[in-house]
Amino acid sequence: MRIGELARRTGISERALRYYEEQQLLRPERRRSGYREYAEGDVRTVRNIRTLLAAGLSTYTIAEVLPCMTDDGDALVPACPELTTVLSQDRDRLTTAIDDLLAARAILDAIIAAGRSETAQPASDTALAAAPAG
Amino acid sequence: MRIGELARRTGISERALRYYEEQQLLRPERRRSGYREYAEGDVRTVRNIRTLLAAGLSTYTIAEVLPCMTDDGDALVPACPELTTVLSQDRDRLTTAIDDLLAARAILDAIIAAGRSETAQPASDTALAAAPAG
DNA sequence: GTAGACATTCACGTTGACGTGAGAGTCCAC
DNA sequence: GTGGACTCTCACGTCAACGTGAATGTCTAC
Repeated sequence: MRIGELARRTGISERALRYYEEQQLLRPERRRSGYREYAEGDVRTVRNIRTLLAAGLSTYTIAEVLPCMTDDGDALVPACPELTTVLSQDRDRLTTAIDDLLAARAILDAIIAAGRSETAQPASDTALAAAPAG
Repeated sequence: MRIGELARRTGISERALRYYEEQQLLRPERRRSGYREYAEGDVRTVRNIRTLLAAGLSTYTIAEVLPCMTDDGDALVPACPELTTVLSQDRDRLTTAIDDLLAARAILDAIIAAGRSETAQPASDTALAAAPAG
């Protein structure tokens, strides 16, 4: 199929599909006219790409892990054992990012709480004292 | 003091300090030579800026709320009542971002778990079925 | 044979908080 | 008076996943 149909069937813009090819995530055939010719399986591949993007992986990492993924119809499963290492590293990155945001929210909460207690009574020591190093 | 000293005392790059001025977070005096002249209080102001940046606020928001913040020596306290609204909105943004990352990590966990169960026994239905809409 | 949908390749724009020179002027101790 | 540290203002680069034209070529139905 051509790019327009793949875009419609996946809900992904043509621009994004070309970008995925540029990032080596898709490798469609080419007609003599230069038009891209996608296989049926690319519909599922695009969905898997979206799943991995939603999982916070970069296109670079996805290009690395996609060839080692098995898609058994309704689930995405890593086929190569060393893949788990890469995925775990990304999981750690996510955890760090989550912790950073939680810390940020705690800072905001402290400031907001200090503001509320300020309107009730003069001064308090419940507010924020020190910011993180980062 | 000049920018170099403020940079050393705060641990913030000169470039960042100039950027803060550009974003209206700092308003140092100017010598005839054009050199910036910072006040003692700017050391604390810079720390407060870093605190708010660490709390996930944009420089635009910080410029908005900074004049309404009281720094009672070891805590940052909102002085204007309407400030709490702005801060709460940013808190909500943070919560959304956190939820997104948690969902992303859950996806990764499902994929990793599927890979582990794959090495143990043939097929399973514990893996990931559908990706989020986003 | 032609209108118009569909496709192609550039290539810059977006977002935010700075990094990183380039080229030039200023300050101060010796 | 001079050399080296310090500072100034541009102004482009960074990172990521695309959005958005612009100018042009291809396919297909009538």
